[in-house]
Amino acid sequence: MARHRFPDTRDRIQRAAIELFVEKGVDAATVRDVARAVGISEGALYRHFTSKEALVWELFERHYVPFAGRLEALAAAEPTARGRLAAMIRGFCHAHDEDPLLFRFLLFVQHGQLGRLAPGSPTPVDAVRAVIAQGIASKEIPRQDPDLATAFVFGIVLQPVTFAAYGRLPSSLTLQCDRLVAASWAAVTTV
Amino acid sequence: MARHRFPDTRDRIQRAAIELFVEKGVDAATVRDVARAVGISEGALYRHFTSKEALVWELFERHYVPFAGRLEALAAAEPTARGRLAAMIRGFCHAHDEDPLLFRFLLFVQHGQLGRLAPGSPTPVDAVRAVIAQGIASKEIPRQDPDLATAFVFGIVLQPVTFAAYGRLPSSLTLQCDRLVAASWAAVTTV
Amino acid sequence: MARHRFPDTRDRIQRAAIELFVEKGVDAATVRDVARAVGISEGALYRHFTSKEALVWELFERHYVPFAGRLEALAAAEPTARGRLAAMIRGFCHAHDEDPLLFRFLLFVQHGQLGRLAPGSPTPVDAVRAVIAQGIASKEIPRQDPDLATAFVFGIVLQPVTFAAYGRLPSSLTLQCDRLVAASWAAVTTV
Amino acid sequence: MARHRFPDTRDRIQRAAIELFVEKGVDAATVRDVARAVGISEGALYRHFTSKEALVWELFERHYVPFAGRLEALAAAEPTARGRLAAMIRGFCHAHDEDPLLFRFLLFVQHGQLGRLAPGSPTPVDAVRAVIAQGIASKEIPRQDPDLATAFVFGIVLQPVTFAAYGRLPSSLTLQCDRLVAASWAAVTTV
DNA sequence: TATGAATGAGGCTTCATTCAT
DNA sequence: GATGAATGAAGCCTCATTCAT
Repeated sequence: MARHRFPDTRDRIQRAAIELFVEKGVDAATVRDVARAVGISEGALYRHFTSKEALVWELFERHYVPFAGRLEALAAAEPTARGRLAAMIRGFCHAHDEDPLLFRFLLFVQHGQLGRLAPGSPTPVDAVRAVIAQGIASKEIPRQDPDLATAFVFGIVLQPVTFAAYGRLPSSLTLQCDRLVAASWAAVTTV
Repeated sequence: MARHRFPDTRDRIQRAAIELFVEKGVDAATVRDVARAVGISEGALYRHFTSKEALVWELFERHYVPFAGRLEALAAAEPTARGRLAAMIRGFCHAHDEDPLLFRFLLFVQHGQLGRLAPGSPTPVDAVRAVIAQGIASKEIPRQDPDLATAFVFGIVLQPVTFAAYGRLPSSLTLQCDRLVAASWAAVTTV
Repeated sequence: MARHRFPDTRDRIQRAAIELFVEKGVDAATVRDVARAVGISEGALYRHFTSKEALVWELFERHYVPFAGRLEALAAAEPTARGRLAAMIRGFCHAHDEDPLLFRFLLFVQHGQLGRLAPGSPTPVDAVRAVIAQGIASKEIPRQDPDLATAFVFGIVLQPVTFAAYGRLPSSLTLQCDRLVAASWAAVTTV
Repeated sequence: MARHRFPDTRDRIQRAAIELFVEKGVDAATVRDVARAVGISEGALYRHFTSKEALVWELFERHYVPFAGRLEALAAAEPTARGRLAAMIRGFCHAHDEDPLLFRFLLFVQHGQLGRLAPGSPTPVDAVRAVIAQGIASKEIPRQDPDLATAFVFGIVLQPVTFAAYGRLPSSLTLQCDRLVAASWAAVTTV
């Protein structure tokens, strides 16, 4: 077997890992599964990642905080609370459609990783919550518990992803983005 | 979800299993963990359940379909689509508050079990979806993809549970039930 | 204390471990080696010891400090420094001949374990050193570095064990005990 | 034991290996450790040594027999048994102080290597034993088992090295050389 | 019956060694 | 010569499950 044909082994490991972690769960996906999917030996994997845990963590850390940053940037460009929320939801939709497996890994599979983020690291939840809290302060959104409102937005955006994973909905979020925005805004402003 | 006053070993196993499955995940919780939590030997556990998988399955099967039935019954007693939806959401909230761990086990941890239900078994998703489809048919709810609308309701109800699990929200759903109803209705009727 | 059905498995593991650790070294002796020598599976070993390291440690800890205590007791019964030293050396010889493998495990193989003893735990080295220091104080032994003198005694007692292990000397220390005493005393009093 | 040349890679590998073998043991020190300590790749190491075992062996073989020869030469220059023994012990002390790590590697870490020496190769043990046997023959030393006497000398010389490694004694043997000679002679002549 | 020792498969990881570049 | 990714065997350990007592 040719050995140096793929100089991007590290990336291929990460890609295979994402797929397997999403498909079977982090615990159930074994290092052997990943290695086999990549076409290398188990041992070879450890030249690229010091442990399975480190692989999970790097996968998470490498994408999660930047994603939060992207959401914040999208929001920052908008003048109104509704515009900001819409921009963020659009950000979610694009991120999902661009790489649904990665999206699901980051938003659903990452259980244990959240606690390992550096304290104060921005998260997508924080990003949305900040926009909502700001909207409440500016009276664009009625007074309410901003955490609950944030939960509504997340639920409205993420539950369709779950349904899509089960085949109950088509897998494009972007196509339904306007609807997600409208529903979120309605949920958040109806009190 | 009701329990006997003097739970026998079998029930105590199930209770301990729910707690551990929710806390650590089904894969990470070991048979030994469960046995220890119950205070029996590992071997003794196998007189009550033929396998760990069977334990998971029975836990799921014993509660999931009945819960769907209860939701349907709650809905059936209401004359309007909005009333039916509200009744179901109230059903969710009560189920959650009565036994949050069981609720989370059924709704979040049950990964592989869904596919094992007898085809045609009613599920909570089906129950909600039926009410929404009916509401669309009766024009109480605007025309739209009923699956997407169902996703909204589930997202609005379940995401606060997740937030509660992370300490972002108080753990009572019942207290916020009206708000969940209002948000759901708004999301579903705003198109 | 629970009654074990095979109360000797634990002991048989320890015995086999001592033999293998002495024969091949702790690193080179594998858990599989030990399990095979006992006639059980590798996994079974872990019901009795939580790890290989714990097995090594328990083996060491269970015998090392008590051995030091025994030496101290032997010394305490003697009125003169020479008598005390002789009694201790006799203690070494008996301990060796009673269980040469255990003796070699404790005195030669225990590398990493010494540092794990509770601070202040008496060791055979301390026991001998105390007797020598006392003898110096009472002028029964000439003034000198007590650590160096202790090294002499240990060298004179332990090196024959090493030679015996290589077949250069017969394996009974007891038979040569008087000679070891005489040589030690000569080494310690000649300055 | 010192090489007074600019060390080439091969020498640097050997030096690093000695340090690591003594510090962690031959088994626990990995090829990777050695390569990293030298600042070369693992693969490069195999240009200089065909295997880890060969590295250990060469390290041992290159120094052990010559050291024995040096001891013999030192002894040969002396007219009396006591002088010969003293010269050899001085030889030990100098060798130790010149390169304590190498000394410890040769005398303590070489476990399996002894058996691989060509049959009849002179060893330090043989050298000392020969002097003692000769001394017994010439009646300078009382009749006794020459192997046991050899063990005494080795014990008296080597045990302080072990104590030094544990910090119980200062690391210079030379400073205590006279004392080692006196103690050895006393041990060997007291019967 | 209940216990807990034992099993055997399999998980994660390390490591000496090889080989394409 | 050097590099470092890759290999494959082994090492330690866990776990669902079985079984003798």
